[in-house]
Amino acid sequence: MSKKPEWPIAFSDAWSGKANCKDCALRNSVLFAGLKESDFEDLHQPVDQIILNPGEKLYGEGELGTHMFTLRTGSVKLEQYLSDGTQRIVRLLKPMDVAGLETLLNEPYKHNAFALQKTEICRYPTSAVIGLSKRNPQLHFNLMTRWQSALSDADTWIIELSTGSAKQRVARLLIRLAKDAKDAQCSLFGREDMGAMLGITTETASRIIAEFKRQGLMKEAGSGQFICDVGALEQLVSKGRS
Amino acid sequence: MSKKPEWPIAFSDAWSGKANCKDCALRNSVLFAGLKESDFEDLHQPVDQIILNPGEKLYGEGELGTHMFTLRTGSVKLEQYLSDGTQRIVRLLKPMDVAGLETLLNEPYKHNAFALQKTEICRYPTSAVIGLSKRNPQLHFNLMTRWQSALSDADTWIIELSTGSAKQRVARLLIRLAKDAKDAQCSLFGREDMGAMLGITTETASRIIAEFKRQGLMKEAGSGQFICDVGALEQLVSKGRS
DNA sequence: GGGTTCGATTGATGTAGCTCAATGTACATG
DNA sequence: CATGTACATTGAGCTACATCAATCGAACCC
Repeated sequence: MSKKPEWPIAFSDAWSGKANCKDCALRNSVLFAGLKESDFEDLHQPVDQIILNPGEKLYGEGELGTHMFTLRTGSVKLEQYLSDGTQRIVRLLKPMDVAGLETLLNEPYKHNAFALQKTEICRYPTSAVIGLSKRNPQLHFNLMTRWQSALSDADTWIIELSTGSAKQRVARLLIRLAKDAKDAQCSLFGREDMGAMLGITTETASRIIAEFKRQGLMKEAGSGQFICDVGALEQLVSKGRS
Repeated sequence: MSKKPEWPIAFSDAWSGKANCKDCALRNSVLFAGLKESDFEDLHQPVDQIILNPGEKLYGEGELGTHMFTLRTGSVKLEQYLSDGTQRIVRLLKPMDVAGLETLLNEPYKHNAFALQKTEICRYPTSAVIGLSKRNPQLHFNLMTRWQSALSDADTWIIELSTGSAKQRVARLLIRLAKDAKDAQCSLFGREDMGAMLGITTETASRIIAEFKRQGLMKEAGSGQFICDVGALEQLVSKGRS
């Protein structure tokens, strides 16, 4: 995937003094790609690293936030509530994704953000990004790219995870997860979260997953990991119209 | 809604030579808000006005576009296809909304865009916007605002129009339409489009609309216009949990 | 060990919404 | 006027999914 074998200049070891920052996701992140080391002088001072355990909250809907986030590992769900109390997960953040773009506009966070797994996150002040962007047209472009990417994810969520039969939706979710991971190996969510992602009940989610397992479309691979038969799942998805 | 009683300096009559441009939606548009008349010298030369009739295409998914659009009147649907041929409408553009932001990133259009009604649209080259933005930080901010707004619309689409029973979804769609229009008077779509928006079949959409009419939740107001009882509809929506 | 808790699974039943199909209605065309 | 076309409406039957509820399993604690 990585077309560039090496990065010209990136975060130095000075970066917040942590050794693992050499491998920090930010380094490859679209958000800060193409910036020079000197550009970071404003930024790398106030960067924190956060580690969230499954179920812990990153931020809440309506909070006036002053920080943006980039995921290094793990995953985070963004959920929104409806006036009648029902909720729905509207997006899933994976490593490299950015959260909190809305703070650039001085708007409160639009979602409740919770970690689904053990998740490492870099946190940096929005003001620093704004400052950086004043002198770096490149960062403007990168920001727009992130926004477009979020928008594209949202569209995908609508057509893939909110359309068709429950079985198709579950299959599309598994395909999506398997394709992100290597070896088609992915870790699953609780059935409740799965239901909230797909707009179905937890029972239906459970039944379908159980059925997939029986049919051999997915196999347990220890410690909550699963290996999915992407080919068979794709066939199942398209079987909606046949 | 409009806090500003008058606009300091805006598009002059010179604007593309068309009289009605004095009332052009662009003038109030968030995209170009706060820019000075002189800022437009790059822009107002190449602006076109397009008028689309219902069903006519604005642009197609995958096309490499060089233009962006702002709706002045009418409405436009953005639809996307799934690999198995099923399609879904993922957003609805109303006056003031901007389409084609993706061209700023040199990406092809992400949707098929069709007019749903008679629709007036201003079209301007993406290159002009990029040029303008080089000298106007304000425009950067405005662009981000438009992106955030699209994202927010997408989220709303997921939770309001892709969640809950078919009846709730139709009701939420009507509420949304009625709230945008004055007097809660709005024009309806074909049942097929309605189904594609809500992820339900045309028959179900038809049955529910017919039922709403019988129950007096909406009344015909001539020439395809309807008046909706927003209060009753909202009650119906929240009755999901009672 | 026995008990508790939390989530996954499974069962039984009702129903909402899909499917297939017919009919009705408005508008254009000869 | 008759005819065609496109779309809305309505019906009948069937399936998928929600709902309510029980059971099961693993992790944890005393």
